[in-house]
Order: sequence, then structure tokens, then C-alpha cells
Amino acid sequence: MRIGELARRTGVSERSLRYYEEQGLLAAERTPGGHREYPEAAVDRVVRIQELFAAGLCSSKIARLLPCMRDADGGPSAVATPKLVEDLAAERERIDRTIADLLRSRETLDEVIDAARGR
Amino acid sequence: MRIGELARRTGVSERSLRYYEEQGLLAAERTPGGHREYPEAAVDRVVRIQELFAAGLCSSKIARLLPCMRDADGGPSAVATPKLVEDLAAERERIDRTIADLLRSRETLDEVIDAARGR
DNA sequence: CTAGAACTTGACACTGATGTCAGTTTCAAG
DNA sequence: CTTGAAACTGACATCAGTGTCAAGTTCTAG
Repeated sequence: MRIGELARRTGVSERSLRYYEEQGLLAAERTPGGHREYPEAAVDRVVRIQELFAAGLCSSKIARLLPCMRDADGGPSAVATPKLVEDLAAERERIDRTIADLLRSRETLDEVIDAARGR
Repeated sequence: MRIGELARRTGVSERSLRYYEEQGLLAAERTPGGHREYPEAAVDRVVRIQELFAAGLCSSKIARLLPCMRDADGGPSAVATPKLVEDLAAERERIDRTIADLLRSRETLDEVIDAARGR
């Protein structure tokens, strides 16, 4: 499929999809005229990438991580190096802290909302 | 206490504390010479502010939210307007989606980490 | 009184993903 | 062919919190 369809199906802008390619996150074949041609699996991959961005990982870490993930179709094509594992473990902890923050903030919002809606 | 101590005790930079004041998030008395003087309660407040920032709220929303929160010492000094409640409910949903993203990403990281560490 | 630590304001830089615009080229249907 | 939709590259803008530096002022211990 081409970039417009991929954008539509994932809800990610074309701009971002090109950026992902630039960052080595998302490969694409090219038509003879130079247009990007994505395989079906790209949809899943883009969703994964978005999740990881939303989780606060930067593109370079995502780039190192992606080859080690088991894809929708088939096992991982690489195993994480010790260095990467260390990095990911740190990200994991950061994510845990973030979740804790979010839960506390959600609690705070709920209190204010409930108070305003009359308990 | 003064800004240096508050920064030390909260782990937030002096720069950020001044920014919070500029944004109307954190009031401070002034010494005759112009130095900021914070009450003890500022520590809790700064922690709350940081949590809300970490949860992805922007300073203007935090500014509107803060007066409606029950502080460490005493009840809220205001009740949220309907407009604010609507905003906060939207933020709440965004937070829920973010938490879901984080959980999925954490799962992904765990898979890669476990695979590298030999299952 | 004095030295040095701590504080003040103001300004500019950065980050990093994404938006947007311009000018050109390719694709696909009639 | 022609034509309009879709895609290409490249460049510059944005956002918002934070870092950092400079030049000057205040505070406090000795």
C-alpha cells in the first residue's frame, strides 16, 4: 500500500511516516517512480511505533528495539545486546514511575471532578 | 524557605520553580530584598505540580486546576467550573489511554528483555 | 566591614516529534 | 494524451518546559 492509505489506516500523518523512515523505524519499498510501497505488516508496525513514542521512548531507542521484537508475522530477527537490555530496563523503570504518576494525577482529577459534580 | 532549599527538597530546578511562579502555579512571599520565601506547604505543592506535568497537563490547565484541589492543609479554595470539569474529564480520558499505551509498551519491553536474558 | 554564597531578572538555546508550505514529479483513470 | 489526485523532497515553524549564561543584588558568617 502507499503512504496515504497507511496514514489513513493508522491515523498517523504522512509527515510522521516519512520521519519514521528517516529515523530507520520503518522501511519501504519504492515504485520505479520513487513512491513508497508498504507491506501489509506496516500497519501493525506503525501502531507499535506510536505506542512506544507515547510511552516516551525516543526514536533512536525504538530503532534499536524494533529488530528485537517479535513481529505480527514471525519471530524477532535479532536478540537485544546487553547494552540495549540495560537501556530498556531503565526505560521500563521510567515507565513504571510514569504510570504511578499518572495514577496519582488521575486520582487528583477525579477528586476535583467529583467535588464539582456534587460528590 | 528560599528557592535553593525548595529546589533541593523537591528535586526541581530553581529555573523551573521560577517558571512555575511565572505561570501562576506557585506563589511566593518576598523578603525586603526581593528574594522568594516559600512556606513549608510549597514542597507538597511542587510535587503535585510535577506529577501533573508528568501526566501531560499543560501549565494553564494546572493553573486552573490547582485552586480546586484540596491541599495538604485544608480544603479546596474553589470549585471547578463546568468548563474546567469538561476539560479535566477529557484529560482523564487521555490519561487512561496513555496508561494503556504504557502498559502495552512495558509488555513489549519485557518480552525483549526476557528473550535476551534467556527466557 | 567584607567575602563569598545565594538570589535576582532577562535573554537565548535546545529538544524532538509533528505541522505546514512550496515547487516538482508520478500515478491512474478517462 | 490529459488531467487531477497523490506522492516526492526540502525547508522552516512550533510547542513548552527546561538548561544555561551574564551581570547585578542580597544575604549571612566571620
